Amino acid sequence: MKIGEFASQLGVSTDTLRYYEKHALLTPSVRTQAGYRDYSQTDLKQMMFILRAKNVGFSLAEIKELLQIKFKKHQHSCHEVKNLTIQKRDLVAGRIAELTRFHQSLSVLADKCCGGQEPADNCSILTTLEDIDGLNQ
Amino acid sequence: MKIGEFASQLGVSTDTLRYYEKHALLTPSVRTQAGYRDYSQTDLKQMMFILRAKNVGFSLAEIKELLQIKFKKHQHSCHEVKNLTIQKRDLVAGRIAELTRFHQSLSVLADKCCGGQEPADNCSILTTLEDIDGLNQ
DNA sequence: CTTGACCTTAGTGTGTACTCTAAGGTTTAT
DNA sequence: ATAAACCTTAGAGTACACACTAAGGTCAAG
Repeated sequence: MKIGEFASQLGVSTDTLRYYEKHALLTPSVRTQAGYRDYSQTDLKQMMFILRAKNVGFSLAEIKELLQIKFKKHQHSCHEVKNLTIQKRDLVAGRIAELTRFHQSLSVLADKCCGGQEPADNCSILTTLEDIDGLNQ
Repeated sequence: MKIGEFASQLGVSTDTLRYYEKHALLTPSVRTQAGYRDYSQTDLKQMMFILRAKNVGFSLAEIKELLQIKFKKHQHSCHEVKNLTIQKRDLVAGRIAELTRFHQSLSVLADKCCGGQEPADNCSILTTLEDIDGLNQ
């Protein structure tokens, strides 16, 4: 399968596929005589692995690690894989916590403000950001 | 106040201050004869506004908008300010939702895996990512 | 045999928020 | 007078995941 067909089957761009190849995530097994990339069913499976891993939040660097484990499963333990997963989950949890604080603060600000058409001279959002911190602590 | 002292009072780097100046977030009112930046109390207040806005999740671009409103409050309405705040809050909410899906999927994966020292040949995390999607839909 | 749709590479641009470097000028203390 | 500690600028580098461009080669249809 040439890169264009492969890309459209997977719903990604050809740029993305070349990018993944450059970053050693997916290198098609074969090239045609003309130098065209020729993707196989195995490549399709690997690309689907990559896309699923992306869907659960892994970065490309992390997916690369997962692939290296997948290629030599017997040289790696379940422990290692679970660790990667849990580390990522905790990192995501941290980011959620941060964003939740943002969301809370923004809600407080928004609720304070009337939102009317009058000039912003006394806007509570601006004055809260100007004055001593009433948002944190 | 020279940039070094100003920076350490605020807990930011001098690089950050020069970066903010370049991006029109804070331009110190005065330069000394030697060309050194000379920060005033007004600059301090503005920088604290910026840091508070950052603390509630606004990006530098959004803070720049807020500052422009703040400088000419009577030319802008509460509505405008509240809109910015609510837009940001909704954007944050969307990102939280996405990360929450990631967290959920990662938890499911982690819970499936024994995490033991045995080789990863049958690791449920890897097989789940390989096989037809059991995570979404 | 030519047109159009595909493919190739290498390299640059995007957005975010800085951080670091090089090469040099200024100030302060000793 | 000189060393240390500060300051200046312009520009490059970082991370992430691509998107886009230029300049050219290949292939199938009409």
